[in-house]
Amino acid sequence: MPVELTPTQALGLWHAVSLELVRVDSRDLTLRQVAVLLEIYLVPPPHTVRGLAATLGVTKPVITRALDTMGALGLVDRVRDERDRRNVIIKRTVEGALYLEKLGDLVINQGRKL
Amino acid sequence: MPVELTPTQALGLWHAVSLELVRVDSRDLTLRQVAVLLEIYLVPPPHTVRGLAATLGVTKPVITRALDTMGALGLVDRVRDERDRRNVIIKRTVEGALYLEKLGDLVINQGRKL
DNA sequence: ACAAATGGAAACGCTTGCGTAACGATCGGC
DNA sequence: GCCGATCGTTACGCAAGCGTTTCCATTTGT
Repeated sequence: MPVELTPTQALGLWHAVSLELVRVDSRDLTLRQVAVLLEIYLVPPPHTVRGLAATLGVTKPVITRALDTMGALGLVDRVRDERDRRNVIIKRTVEGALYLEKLGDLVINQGRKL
Repeated sequence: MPVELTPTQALGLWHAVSLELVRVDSRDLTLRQVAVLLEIYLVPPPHTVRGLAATLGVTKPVITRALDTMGALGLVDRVRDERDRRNVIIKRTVEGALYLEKLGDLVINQGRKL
């Protein structure tokens, strides 16, 4: 079910949502952090540091740091994998789901205003 | 002409575009910088530091720094206002327009894939 | 003409993210 | 049972952004 956008609509949407995020959200997540968060919540688990790093095309410490920051904000959680204790499984949280729900609403509402 | 999106589409779109930006764009602009850039290119001029600061709800030095960074990247330009030499008028550049054109294409293409 | 107000930049110390390179813990092959 | 490979984290020095405050140039009001 594709979404057809004109160039003006596409940029207008990105503009409006970015603006609202800057104005409203004091958490001030980086683009990378947002990408990690969305990957975790929209793609079926399990998620590992290594997997996320490969998906985003970044190094592992970048993911570790993103998880540190977002973990402190309560947006994600980390659990050791008991089947292979080298792995860390990244878990979703209620607060993280709530954050993305708000982001979704923001995109939807700004889309309507175009 | 509104754009109607389901929650899944809205988040999926944001996810896909963020992911591509992280993977492709080495410039790594912050959310604030992107918001400034879009404001400059989508809203009719003239744009001033003070005006942008008010629109984004941030302090003036934040805008000055964003313009420093994006100016070094060639995405925007600054010119003193000759009618009131206290003001600085922010100008668009070819490179900046190109950057946003690519961003627009990215949003459009990811929208089609939903 | 001169004092107050305005616009933008610079200075300051601080926080946060970066890339690279190491490091401990754990697993797998032999 | 080891030795090499793998996973995530930590350490390090560095670059960039932050908020606050100060500063300079310019304009406005009287």
